[in-house]
Amino acid sequence: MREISDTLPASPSRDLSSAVEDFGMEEATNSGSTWTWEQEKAFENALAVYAEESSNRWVCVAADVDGKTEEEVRRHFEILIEDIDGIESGRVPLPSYVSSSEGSAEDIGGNKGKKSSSNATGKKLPRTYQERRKGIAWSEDEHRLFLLGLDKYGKGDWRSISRNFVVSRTPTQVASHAQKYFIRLNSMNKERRRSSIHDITTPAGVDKDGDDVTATAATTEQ
DNA sequence: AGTGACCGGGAGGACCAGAG
DNA sequence: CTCTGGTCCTCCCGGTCACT
Repeated sequence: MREISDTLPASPSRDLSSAVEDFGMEEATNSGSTWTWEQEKAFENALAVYAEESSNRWVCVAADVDGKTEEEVRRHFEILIEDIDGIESGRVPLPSYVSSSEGSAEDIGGNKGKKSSSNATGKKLPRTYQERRKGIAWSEDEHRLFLLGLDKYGKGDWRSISRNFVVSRTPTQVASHAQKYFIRLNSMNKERRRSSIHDITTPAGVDKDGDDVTATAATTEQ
Protein backbone atom coordinates (compact mmCIF):
# COMPACT_ATOMS: atom_id res chain seq x y z
CA MET A 1 0.00 0.00 0.00
CA ARG A 2 1.26 3.35 -0.95
CA GLU A 3 1.91 5.55 2.02
CA ILE A 4 -0.80 8.12 2.09
CA SER A 5 1.66 10.76 3.17
CA ASP A 6 3.36 10.43 -0.18
CA THR A 7 0.33 11.84 -1.88
CA LEU A 8 -0.78 14.25 0.71
CA PRO A 9 -1.27 17.85 -0.14
CA ALA A 10 1.32 20.18 1.18
CA SER A 11 -1.41 22.59 2.06
CA PRO A 12 -5.17 22.75 2.12
CA SER A 13 -5.05 24.85 -0.99
CA ARG A 14 -4.22 21.86 -3.06
CA ASP A 15 -6.86 21.69 -5.71
CA LEU A 16 -8.40 19.36 -8.20
CA SER A 17 -5.52 19.54 -10.57
CA SER A 18 -3.02 18.26 -8.10
CA ALA A 19 -5.37 15.63 -6.90
CA VAL A 20 -5.80 14.56 -10.47
CA GLU A 21 -2.05 14.43 -10.90
CA ASP A 22 -1.90 11.82 -8.20
CA PHE A 23 -3.78 9.50 -10.46
CA GLY A 24 -1.42 10.09 -13.32
CA MET A 25 -3.95 12.11 -15.15
CA GLU A 26 -3.24 15.14 -17.12
CA GLU A 27 -3.44 18.57 -15.67
CA ALA A 28 -7.02 19.27 -14.85
CA THR A 29 -6.83 23.02 -14.91
CA ASN A 30 -5.13 23.78 -18.13
CA SER A 31 -7.68 26.20 -19.34
CA GLY A 32 -5.52 29.11 -18.45
CA SER A 33 -7.58 30.21 -15.52
CA THR A 34 -6.49 29.26 -12.05
CA TRP A 35 -8.85 27.89 -9.51
CA THR A 36 -8.56 28.64 -5.85
CA TRP A 37 -9.42 26.18 -3.17
CA GLU A 38 -12.59 28.11 -2.40
CA GLN A 39 -13.61 28.10 -6.04
CA GLU A 40 -13.04 24.35 -6.28
CA LYS A 41 -15.13 23.85 -3.21
CA ALA A 42 -17.97 26.00 -4.54
CA PHE A 43 -17.71 24.29 -7.91
CA GLU A 44 -18.04 20.83 -6.43
CA ASN A 45 -20.87 21.84 -4.18
CA ALA A 46 -22.71 23.33 -7.11
CA LEU A 47 -22.22 20.20 -9.20
CA ALA A 48 -23.86 18.21 -6.47
CA VAL A 49 -26.70 20.67 -6.12
CA TYR A 50 -27.66 21.30 -9.72
CA ALA A 51 -28.81 18.28 -11.66
CA GLU A 52 -27.08 17.27 -14.86
CA GLU A 53 -30.33 17.52 -16.76
CA SER A 54 -30.88 21.04 -15.61
CA SER A 55 -30.85 23.28 -18.65
CA ASN A 56 -29.26 26.22 -16.93
CA ARG A 57 -26.94 24.13 -14.84
CA TRP A 58 -23.79 26.00 -15.77
CA VAL A 59 -25.38 29.35 -15.20
CA CYS A 60 -26.30 28.25 -11.70
CA VAL A 61 -22.90 26.67 -11.06
CA ALA A 62 -21.12 29.79 -12.28
CA ALA A 63 -23.31 31.88 -10.03
CA ASP A 64 -22.12 29.82 -7.08
CA VAL A 65 -18.45 30.07 -7.98
CA ASP A 66 -17.10 33.52 -7.39
CA GLY A 67 -15.03 34.91 -10.21
CA LYS A 68 -15.82 32.21 -12.72
CA THR A 69 -17.90 32.45 -15.82
CA GLU A 70 -20.35 29.94 -17.15
CA GLU A 71 -17.85 29.01 -19.84
CA GLU A 72 -15.07 28.51 -17.33
CA VAL A 73 -17.03 26.20 -15.07
CA ARG A 74 -18.24 24.23 -18.04
CA ARG A 75 -14.70 23.82 -19.31
CA HIS A 76 -13.55 22.83 -15.85
CA PHE A 77 -16.15 20.11 -15.75
CA GLU A 78 -15.26 18.85 -19.23
CA ILE A 79 -11.67 18.40 -18.16
CA LEU A 80 -12.78 16.36 -15.21
CA ILE A 81 -14.89 14.16 -17.46
CA GLU A 82 -12.00 13.70 -19.87
CA ASP A 83 -9.91 12.45 -17.01
CA ILE A 84 -12.55 9.98 -16.02
CA ASP A 85 -12.84 8.76 -19.58
CA GLY A 86 -9.11 8.40 -19.69
CA ILE A 87 -9.17 6.15 -16.70
CA GLU A 88 -12.02 4.12 -18.04
CA SER A 89 -10.50 3.59 -21.45
CA GLY A 90 -7.21 2.57 -19.94
CA ARG A 91 -5.37 5.42 -21.57
CA VAL A 92 -4.54 6.65 -18.14
CA PRO A 93 -2.91 4.08 -15.91
CA LEU A 94 -4.33 3.59 -12.51
CA PRO A 95 -2.05 3.53 -9.54
CA SER A 96 -1.17 0.11 -8.35
CA TYR A 97 -2.26 -0.76 -4.88
CA VAL A 98 -0.63 -4.09 -4.51
CA SER A 99 -0.05 -4.72 -0.88
CA SER A 100 1.23 -7.44 1.32
CA SER A 101 -2.35 -8.37 2.02
CA GLU A 102 -2.89 -8.93 -1.64
CA GLY A 103 -5.33 -11.72 -1.05
CA SER A 104 -7.82 -9.24 0.20
CA ALA A 105 -8.51 -8.21 -3.34
CA GLU A 106 -10.09 -11.55 -3.85
CA ASP A 107 -13.66 -11.62 -2.90
CA ILE A 108 -13.37 -11.63 0.82
CA GLY A 109 -16.99 -11.62 1.52
CA GLY A 110 -16.59 -13.86 -1.36
CA ASN A 111 -19.99 -15.37 -0.84
CA LYS A 112 -20.43 -15.63 -4.53
CA GLY A 113 -23.16 -18.06 -4.02
CA LYS A 114 -26.31 -16.88 -2.45
CA LYS A 115 -26.85 -17.41 1.25
CA SER A 116 -23.58 -19.22 1.47
CA SER A 117 -21.42 -18.44 4.41
CA SER A 118 -18.79 -20.61 2.91
CA ASN A 119 -15.11 -20.48 2.30
CA ALA A 120 -13.37 -21.45 -0.90
CA THR A 121 -14.19 -25.06 -0.38
CA GLY A 122 -17.82 -24.27 -0.08
CA LYS A 123 -17.99 -25.48 3.48
CA LYS A 124 -19.11 -23.22 6.23
CA LEU A 125 -16.54 -22.76 8.87
CA PRO A 126 -17.36 -22.07 12.47
CA ARG A 127 -16.37 -18.65 13.56
CA THR A 128 -13.70 -20.04 15.82
CA TYR A 129 -11.93 -21.55 12.85
CA GLN A 130 -12.63 -18.67 10.60
CA GLU A 131 -9.95 -16.14 11.36
CA ARG A 132 -11.66 -12.85 10.90
CA ARG A 133 -9.72 -10.80 8.46
CA LYS A 134 -8.38 -7.60 9.75
CA GLY A 135 -9.90 -4.69 7.99
CA ILE A 136 -7.72 -3.10 5.39
CA ALA A 137 -8.44 0.57 5.56
CA TRP A 138 -9.32 2.34 2.38
CA SER A 139 -6.67 4.75 1.30
CA GLU A 140 -7.53 8.25 0.28
CA ASP A 141 -6.65 7.42 -3.33
CA GLU A 142 -8.92 4.41 -3.31
CA HIS A 143 -11.75 6.50 -1.96
CA ARG A 144 -11.22 9.12 -4.63
CA LEU A 145 -11.28 6.47 -7.32
CA PHE A 146 -14.44 5.18 -5.75
CA LEU A 147 -16.00 8.62 -6.04
CA LEU A 148 -14.91 8.89 -9.65
CA GLY A 149 -16.47 5.55 -10.35
CA LEU A 150 -19.60 6.49 -8.50
CA ASP A 151 -19.85 9.61 -10.61
CA LYS A 152 -19.33 7.62 -13.79
CA TYR A 153 -21.44 4.52 -13.19
CA GLY A 154 -23.75 5.70 -10.48
CA LYS A 155 -24.98 4.00 -7.38
CA GLY A 156 -25.40 0.28 -7.72
CA ASP A 157 -22.92 -0.62 -10.41
CA TRP A 158 -20.29 -1.73 -7.95
CA ARG A 159 -18.82 -4.23 -10.33
CA SER A 160 -17.95 -1.64 -12.91
CA ILE A 161 -16.56 0.65 -10.27
CA SER A 162 -14.45 -2.15 -8.93
CA ARG A 163 -13.26 -3.21 -12.35
CA ASN A 164 -12.53 0.16 -13.83
CA PHE A 165 -11.76 2.40 -10.92
CA VAL A 166 -11.02 0.81 -7.59
CA VAL A 167 -9.25 -2.19 -9.04
CA SER A 168 -7.72 -3.03 -5.69
CA ARG A 169 -11.15 -3.72 -4.19
CA THR A 170 -13.78 -6.29 -4.97
CA PRO A 171 -17.33 -5.31 -5.88
CA THR A 172 -18.42 -6.55 -2.48
CA GLN A 173 -15.90 -4.35 -0.77
CA VAL A 174 -16.91 -1.39 -2.90
CA ALA A 175 -20.56 -1.96 -2.07
CA SER A 176 -19.81 -2.21 1.60
CA HIS A 177 -17.72 0.92 1.48
CA ALA A 178 -20.47 2.71 -0.40
CA GLN A 179 -23.04 1.67 2.14
CA LYS A 180 -21.14 3.24 4.98
CA TYR A 181 -20.31 6.21 2.82
CA PHE A 182 -23.96 6.97 2.17
CA ILE A 183 -24.84 6.43 5.80
CA ARG A 184 -22.14 8.92 6.58
CA LEU A 185 -23.51 11.33 4.01
CA ASN A 186 -26.94 11.11 5.55
CA SER A 187 -25.59 12.00 8.94
CA MET A 188 -23.77 15.01 7.60
CA ASN A 189 -25.69 17.39 9.80
CA LYS A 190 -24.46 15.88 13.00
CA GLU A 191 -22.41 18.41 14.83
CA ARG A 192 -19.67 16.44 16.41
CA ARG A 193 -18.11 13.99 14.13
CA ARG A 194 -14.79 12.39 13.96
CA SER A 195 -12.90 13.17 10.84
CA SER A 196 -13.09 10.32 8.41
CA ILE A 197 -12.23 9.28 4.91
CA HIS A 198 -15.92 9.42 4.12
CA ASP A 199 -15.80 13.15 4.58
CA ILE A 200 -14.35 13.20 1.10
CA THR A 201 -17.40 13.58 -1.08
CA THR A 202 -15.80 14.51 -4.35
CA PRO A 203 -12.79 13.15 -6.20
CA ALA A 204 -11.16 16.55 -6.03
CA GLY A 205 -10.31 16.37 -2.37
CA VAL A 206 -12.62 18.98 -0.95
CA ASP A 207 -15.74 17.98 0.81
CA LYS A 208 -19.10 19.62 0.70
CA ASP A 209 -18.68 21.12 4.12
CA GLY A 210 -15.67 22.92 2.96
CA ASP A 211 -13.30 21.03 5.14
CA ASP A 212 -10.15 19.94 3.57
CA VAL A 213 -10.20 16.35 4.51
CA THR A 214 -7.02 15.21 2.91
CA ALA A 215 -5.11 16.04 6.01
CA THR A 216 -7.61 14.59 8.41
CA ALA A 217 -7.95 11.48 6.35
CA ALA A 218 -4.22 11.12 6.52
CA THR A 219 -4.23 11.24 10.26
CA THR A 220 -6.64 8.38 10.36
CA GLU A 221 -4.75 6.44 7.77
CA GLN A 222 -3.03 3.43 9.20
C1' DA B 1 -45.33 -19.72 -18.78
C1' DG B 2 -43.44 -21.94 -14.75
C1' DT B 3 -39.55 -23.29 -12.04
C1' DG B 4 -35.14 -23.47 -10.03
C1' DA B 5 -30.33 -22.01 -9.82
C1' DC B 6 -27.37 -18.34 -9.76
C1' DC B 7 -25.92 -13.62 -9.09
C1' DG B 8 -25.56 -9.28 -6.96
C1' DG B 9 -27.24 -5.40 -3.99
C1' DG B 10 -29.02 -4.00 0.48
C1' DA B 11 -29.37 -4.32 5.35
C1' DG B 12 -27.85 -5.17 9.77
C1' DG B 13 -24.74 -6.70 13.03
C1' DA B 14 -20.06 -8.43 14.76
C1' DC B 15 -15.69 -7.09 15.52
C1' DC B 16 -11.67 -4.19 15.89
C1' DA B 17 -9.01 0.15 16.15
C1' DG B 18 -8.49 4.45 17.63
C1' DA B 19 -10.28 9.16 18.65
C1' DG B 20 -12.10 11.80 22.31
C1' DC C 1 -12.24 4.02 29.41
C1' DT C 2 -16.05 4.78 26.36
C1' DC C 3 -17.93 5.28 22.18
C1' DT C 4 -17.67 6.08 17.33
C1' DG C 5 -16.10 4.86 12.81
C1' DG C 6 -14.64 1.43 9.41
C1' DT C 7 -14.44 -3.14 7.54
C1' DC C 8 -16.09 -7.57 7.05
C1' DC C 9 -19.61 -11.24 7.55
C1' DT C 10 -24.03 -13.08 6.97
C1' DC C 11 -28.58 -13.23 5.50
C1' DC C 12 -32.45 -11.71 2.74
C1' DC C 13 -34.53 -10.48 -1.42
C1' DG C 14 -35.16 -9.29 -6.19
C1' DG C 15 -33.53 -9.84 -10.95
C1' DT C 16 -31.86 -12.72 -14.67
C1' DC C 17 -31.24 -16.76 -17.25
C1' DA C 18 -31.47 -21.52 -18.62
C1' DC C 19 -34.24 -25.37 -18.76
C1' DT C 20 -38.57 -27.86 -19.06
